[in-house]
Amino acid sequence: MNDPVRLEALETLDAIERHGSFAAAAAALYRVPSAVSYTVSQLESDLGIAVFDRSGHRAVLTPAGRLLLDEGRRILTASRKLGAAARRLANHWEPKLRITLDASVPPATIWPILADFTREHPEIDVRIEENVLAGSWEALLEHRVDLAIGVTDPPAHSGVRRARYTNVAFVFCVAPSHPLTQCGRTLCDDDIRAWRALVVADSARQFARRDGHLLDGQPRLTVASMASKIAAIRAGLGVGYCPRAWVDADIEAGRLAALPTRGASAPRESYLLWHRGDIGRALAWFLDRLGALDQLSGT
Amino acid sequence: MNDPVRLEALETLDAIERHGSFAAAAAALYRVPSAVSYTVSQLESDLGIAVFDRSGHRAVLTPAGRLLLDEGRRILTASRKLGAAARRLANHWEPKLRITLDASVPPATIWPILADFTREHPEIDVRIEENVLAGSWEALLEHRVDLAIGVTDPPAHSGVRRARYTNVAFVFCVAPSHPLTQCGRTLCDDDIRAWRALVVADSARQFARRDGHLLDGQPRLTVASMASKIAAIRAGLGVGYCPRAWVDADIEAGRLAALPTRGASAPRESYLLWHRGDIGRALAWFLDRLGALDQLSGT
DNA sequence: ATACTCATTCAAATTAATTGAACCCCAAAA
DNA sequence: TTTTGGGGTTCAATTAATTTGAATGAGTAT
Repeated sequence: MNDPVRLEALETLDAIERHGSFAAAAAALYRVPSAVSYTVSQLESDLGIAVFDRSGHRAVLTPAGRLLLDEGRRILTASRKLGAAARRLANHWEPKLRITLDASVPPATIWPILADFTREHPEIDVRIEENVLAGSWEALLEHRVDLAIGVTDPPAHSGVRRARYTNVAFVFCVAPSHPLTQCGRTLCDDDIRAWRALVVADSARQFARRDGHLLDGQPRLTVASMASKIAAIRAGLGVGYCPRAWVDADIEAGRLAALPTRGASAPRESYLLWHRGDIGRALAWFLDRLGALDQLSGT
Repeated sequence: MNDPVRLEALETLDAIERHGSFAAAAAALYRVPSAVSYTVSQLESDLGIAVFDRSGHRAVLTPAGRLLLDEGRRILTASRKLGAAARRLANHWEPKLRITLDASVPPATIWPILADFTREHPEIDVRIEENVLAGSWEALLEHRVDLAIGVTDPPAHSGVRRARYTNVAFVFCVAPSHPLTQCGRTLCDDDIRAWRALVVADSARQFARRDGHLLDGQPRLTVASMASKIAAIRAGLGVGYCPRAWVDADIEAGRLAALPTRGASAPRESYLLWHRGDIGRALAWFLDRLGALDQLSGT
């Protein structure tokens, strides 16, 4: 392909448009007017086209010149940002950080942390995705994310480091108007089996999918996210175990009823997971705020 | 902001990665190895970071260097494309052409023309949108498109040029199973009024919306496109006038029935519309293929 | 050990950018 | 009409930047 347009020429074009004349642009660039003339006519001979129409008193951009200016400004800012991003990366600040939240983590719990981070580091892109069960683990192993938050029962893997995040208690939820609320005693499996179970689909693509709390022979309604599951239970479409942190407010407000069950499991530990090896400062920042670094120093 | 990364440096980085070593890159760039060394170390001192790790035998990219290379390649191709696009624009070839099809034009009618154009000019972006009634006119006046195809009854406007495109005949269509097919005589307004009229919503945002063939007091079903209208008539949801070119195949195949009506209007002329003033070659190409240029030379 | 490739350094040569003075053009002011 | 002044260009001279070539050291196959 042909030679790329020179950035010096694009900067000169930008200065001319911004300051209104070759002379003013020269002053702004700490150059002499003839230097600006030289740069522009060099651009024109490189491209073999007219960038300015000099027929009138003042030079005015041709349509092609306008295109060069408009698109050139994008290229200029990209080039400047690239330099800055490379400098930050050399200082171990990643240009972007990808995080997955397991379904056990209500997204709102990390919003304050996220707000702090974006305030301190507005130039670092943060991407949050939500995954279910093996989906988080798979996203990490396939390097689609740099940090997984709230994974329960992660397999051991030599390339993955972990730190305790929190305990996830599951409570059995039904709609307040549901017949089970009239039962009046601790529910056994047979009580529950009669009602449709809401389950969140495992978002793993490749790996063996894992099932959550499931009772055999129970009819299912599978949804894509914990938020949908809870909404469906509230609407009376079924019943199911939900992480306490997701449903506390709904139970408090009477929009959901929590019932005691015999099969309720003990709270499960959930983990932060990230790749062993060089840890960027953005990842370290999050690990610190999420309480992981304290554990590591002690281990 | 800081200085942009130099394109010469990005080209050198690209050549080094592509050919595997400083020496090979130098050969590919028709330079001497020390010149490559010079360019790289200048980039490093500009940014104040290490782009290559020289601890081993061969220089290897640092993470920051990899970022510069990957993003830099995008910038390089953008800069090359910009130069080429400016050259084409100077030769009156627009970088992109935006066309609106009025609902009276079956999109398939211009596919062969579009195929020819994209084959001849793969580098020119073509964007097709579809509009209804005043929507096409509005899109042209607001400079959201460069060419409007198939507009019926365009208002006079000094800034807009026009050429005859085709005649649009409207035929009254119903589903083959519809009771009106049993009528056996030319339908009058009263026959039609009893059935739901399918109408395509005018896509104009600002301008006064225009109604198509409408009989007062008739129940309506308004859809967003001519394709939806015909599908709905086929499904027996209602009745309505449709451009002949849209429904010929359906009538032939027995999926639609065309009935004679007393209120049927004469074929209406439809037009090509574009802005007066400089006409790019891409626009001229389409005007030529659509038969507009012959008319202009004669006028 | 030997030969070879890779990359760097530095002074010299070459090439490119910048300056300053002279000049023309046009528009507004005198 | 004649100034006046800003805008832009040209060109030779100067300055800055890039490129070269030769010398050097470091690592790797043979």
